[in-house]
Amino acid sequence: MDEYPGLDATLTALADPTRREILARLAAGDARVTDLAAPFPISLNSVSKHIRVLERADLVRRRRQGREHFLAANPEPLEAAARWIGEQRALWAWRLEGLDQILSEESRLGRRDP
Amino acid sequence: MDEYPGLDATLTALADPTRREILARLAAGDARVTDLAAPFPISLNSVSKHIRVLERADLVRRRRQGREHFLAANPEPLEAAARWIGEQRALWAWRLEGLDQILSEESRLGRRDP
DNA sequence: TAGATATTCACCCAAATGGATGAATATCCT
DNA sequence: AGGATATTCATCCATTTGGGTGAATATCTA
Repeated sequence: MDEYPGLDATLTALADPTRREILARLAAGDARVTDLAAPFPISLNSVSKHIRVLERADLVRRRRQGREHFLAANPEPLEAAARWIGEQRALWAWRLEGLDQILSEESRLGRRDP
Repeated sequence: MDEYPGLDATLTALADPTRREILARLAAGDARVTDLAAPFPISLNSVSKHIRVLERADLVRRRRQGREHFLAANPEPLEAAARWIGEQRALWAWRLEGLDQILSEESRLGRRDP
């Protein structure tokens, strides 16, 4: 559980369509707060808040240049999240394929040659 | 964006440590509400609510058997989430490798042979 | 039938969330 | 200096969330 620090913040940040769109937009290149806010029907302030949530999760990094703040996507938390999900999927797949049942069946039967 | 229906519910459900533990527990096999609740310091009712959130995201499925409700993990939403994350990572990696900058640099310079 | 067990339903509550607005701050430009 | 621009800060508000409790419902069992 503590194997994945920050996973909470990461998934919370990703669990909002506006924030996911912001991240997608940043794939096209760094952008200022105003640029990021432009496509959305909500206020600039609200977008500013969303960005702060993304920053808290370290999904975006901020670089100030005069009065402009440039945001850049940081892939690391995304990779951690992908790892956690992959781990779960592997465990579930294992079960679904019935391999563990077969193995425990074998040990239950007490096979002599290991 | 609508390419990933349910992603909101999926990520929201995953963005809670209790719910992630419940999912992890289900990798070991189907379990009843009471079984799932046992390890947690919170009330059975609260766990029941968490399970409902997981159900809403279709991350778990319920099979009633008399008074007992057996929960099972469903990997599909997790796979969709993994796909979205993978897509983002690919886009960002593309940028970080600088390939798009090189390409846009080329077009900015107006190369004659396309 | 009566009691125990498994689960949800109906509320209550404090804290967080996503939105808004208006004012403050900092920087740029003339 | 003074105005425009970029961004955040401070509030406010309605809704959601994660927790709790007590009562209802359904099922099993003695």
